[in-house]
Amino acid sequence: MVDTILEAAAGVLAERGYAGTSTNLVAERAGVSVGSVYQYFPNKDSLVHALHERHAGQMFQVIEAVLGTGPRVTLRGHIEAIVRALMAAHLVEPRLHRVLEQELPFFDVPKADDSPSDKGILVRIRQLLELHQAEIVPQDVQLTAWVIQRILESMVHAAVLEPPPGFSMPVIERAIVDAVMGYLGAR
Amino acid sequence: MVDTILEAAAGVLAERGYAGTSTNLVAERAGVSVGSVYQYFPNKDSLVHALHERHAGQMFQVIEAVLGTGPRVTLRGHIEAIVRALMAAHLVEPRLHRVLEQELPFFDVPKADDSPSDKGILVRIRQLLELHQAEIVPQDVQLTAWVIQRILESMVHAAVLEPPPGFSMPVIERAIVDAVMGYLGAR
Amino acid sequence: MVDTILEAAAGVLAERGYAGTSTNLVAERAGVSVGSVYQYFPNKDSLVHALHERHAGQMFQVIEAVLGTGPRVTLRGHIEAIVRALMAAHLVEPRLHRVLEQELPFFDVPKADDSPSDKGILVRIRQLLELHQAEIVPQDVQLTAWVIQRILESMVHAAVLEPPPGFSMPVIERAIVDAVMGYLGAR
Amino acid sequence: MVDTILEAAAGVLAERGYAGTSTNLVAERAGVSVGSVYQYFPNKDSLVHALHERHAGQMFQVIEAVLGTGPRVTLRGHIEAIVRALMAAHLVEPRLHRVLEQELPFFDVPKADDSPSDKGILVRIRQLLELHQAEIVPQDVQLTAWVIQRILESMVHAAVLEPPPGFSMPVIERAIVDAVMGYLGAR
DNA sequence: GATGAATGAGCATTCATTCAT
DNA sequence: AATGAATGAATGCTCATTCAT
Repeated sequence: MVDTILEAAAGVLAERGYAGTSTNLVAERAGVSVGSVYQYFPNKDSLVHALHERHAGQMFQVIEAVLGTGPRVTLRGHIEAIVRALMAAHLVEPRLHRVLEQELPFFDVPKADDSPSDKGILVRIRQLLELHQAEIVPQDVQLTAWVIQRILESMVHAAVLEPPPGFSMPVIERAIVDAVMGYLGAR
Repeated sequence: MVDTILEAAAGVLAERGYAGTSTNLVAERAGVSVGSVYQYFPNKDSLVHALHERHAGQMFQVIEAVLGTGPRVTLRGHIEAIVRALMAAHLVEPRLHRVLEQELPFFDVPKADDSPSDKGILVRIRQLLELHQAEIVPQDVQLTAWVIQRILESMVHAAVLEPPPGFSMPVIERAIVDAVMGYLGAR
Repeated sequence: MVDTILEAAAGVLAERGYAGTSTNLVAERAGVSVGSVYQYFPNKDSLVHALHERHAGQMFQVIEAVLGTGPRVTLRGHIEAIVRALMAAHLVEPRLHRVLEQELPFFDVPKADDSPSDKGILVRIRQLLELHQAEIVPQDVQLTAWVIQRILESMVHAAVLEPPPGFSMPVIERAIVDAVMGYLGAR
Repeated sequence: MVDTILEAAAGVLAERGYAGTSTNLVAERAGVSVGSVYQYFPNKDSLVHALHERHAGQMFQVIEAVLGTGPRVTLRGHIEAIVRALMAAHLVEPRLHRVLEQELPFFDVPKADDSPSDKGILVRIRQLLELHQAEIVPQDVQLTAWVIQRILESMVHAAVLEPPPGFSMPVIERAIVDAVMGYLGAR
């Protein structure tokens, strides 16, 4: 039931935007009654929030998966894989992601568990940077990770939602990787 | 009159966010009647769009002014000046900018195409790149300008609205310049 | 417009009680739109409150009129006139009064003006008692007025809404007067 | 079970008023499911009516107890005992009584006819009056009992819920007794 | 009997927009 | 042009009630 509602909400949100999404519409789309929506979500915003959490979790797992692939030795290889994975994930339902991510950045930590694997994307990037600290120019890992996070987020979104006309995705992808690597001074 | 209304709208928008802004409230704040608002703006969204346009225009002028300063020889010098000017411009009314840049696209279903001012900025950046083409690595000026515009926009906004804790503005500013220059391979 | 709405509200309230009264219904009954109701009354309760004020004002005027009649010399004569007037006023729209008065007592002071004539019913009763202090047994005018207020209010309501079976109004009226006079020890 | 539910309903009603009381809340407070509430009470109103009935029953028993005490010879002694007992009973849970006696009829469109307990009280008062018929002035016992019941009810409620400022309970109690005795002409 | 998830009619309230003055 | 009272569709949300388990 929760899933049915979330799926319906995702659809309505993608099609009509936040303002155009009403709880009654979501319920109708889900084939349940409004009351059932409110049984599981205290208000409209919590619905969107849940969708958001779900997406943030997915993005986190995408990055986890990429970084866990093991012997992908070079830094550039890692960055390439991350960018490719993020792009792929965002191309699935771009409309929904636009709505979702323009409210809150997708880098939000999904949960604050104690499990060491749940520290969020920012931590993962920092770990990656520390692993390759010898190869990169900026010395403050904290600040550098913040910058990279911004670059990745804004460019992946822009690439999916309003790509510069006349360039193929692989070319754009490469430009994003270049931007990150250029900043790291590790071209 | 148009200006009075826009000013009022800017105030209300900054104070109460998009959802909290009503045409009646704007009219009251402007000291005119709702009818007068509708005399000049066909609907609520056109009001907000006008504000957005105004902001984009201001940013364009800021860049124009910087690039027109003449004998600022180095590329890094230009970039530094642009970043500094953008930061300064955004620090003036951060609350309004937050609404304009974070909330507006969220509530505004049909994604407004790039405004003329945005296009203008893109052109200016391209011109700057062409002027210094010898010093930079990426060869496609069009794509490079697009990337740089993304980086500038997202990082300036992030710096103003949610700066990484523990870093001073000059440090952050420098990081943004480094990111751009790094991408250009012209560190 | 305000009056149209109040009239409609009075009708709906009398027919369906407080819980059964909806702002939309009132608007429909008044032949205006809900929006217009909210133009003049900030919320549902304020509607009921306004009706209440109106009624309290009417009751106050009824009493004013009676006591101002001048040379009605005896205390009993005054009390009789008051009871008769209150009964008459309540027999007009008993259903509405029931709803109105079971929420707040009808003795509420209508307004707290500076005008000496606007001190409320309680004050009027006290004045009457002071005028005839020689004839009555209870000595504390304040407390006595409070008791009489209670007796009048509860018995007039009861007489109109659930009269004891088998007794005519004049008989009941007389019983109320007897109760008041008996308490005053001035039978 | 029925009692658990009624107890929970009394608590919720006292704390949150009629409008703030929902069957789900009562069920939760009682530690049972809504379904179980509906097993014993066909609807929300029947719950509140049951509570009302219970209260009326308690008042009846209070009066029974007082009048059954036997050799309390004088009429005034009986009235005093009744008033004192009623006051004591109402001081126990004034908030619940306020809801039951002020809010309930306001929300409850069809005026419930006098409950059997109310009738019982009326009968008891009549018996008392008949016992002392020689001492009292009003001759119609039926009407006189009705008047006294009104006076007792309204004044005890008023004394508990909105006592006149500056008077102690014993003084107020005495005033109530005086009112009843005065009406009976047996001061 | 007991449960509680599901229902959905209904409600108070908002606000962009219109149009007679 | 300017006004602002009037509009009414639409929204988020509640809660008494049902019924399959």
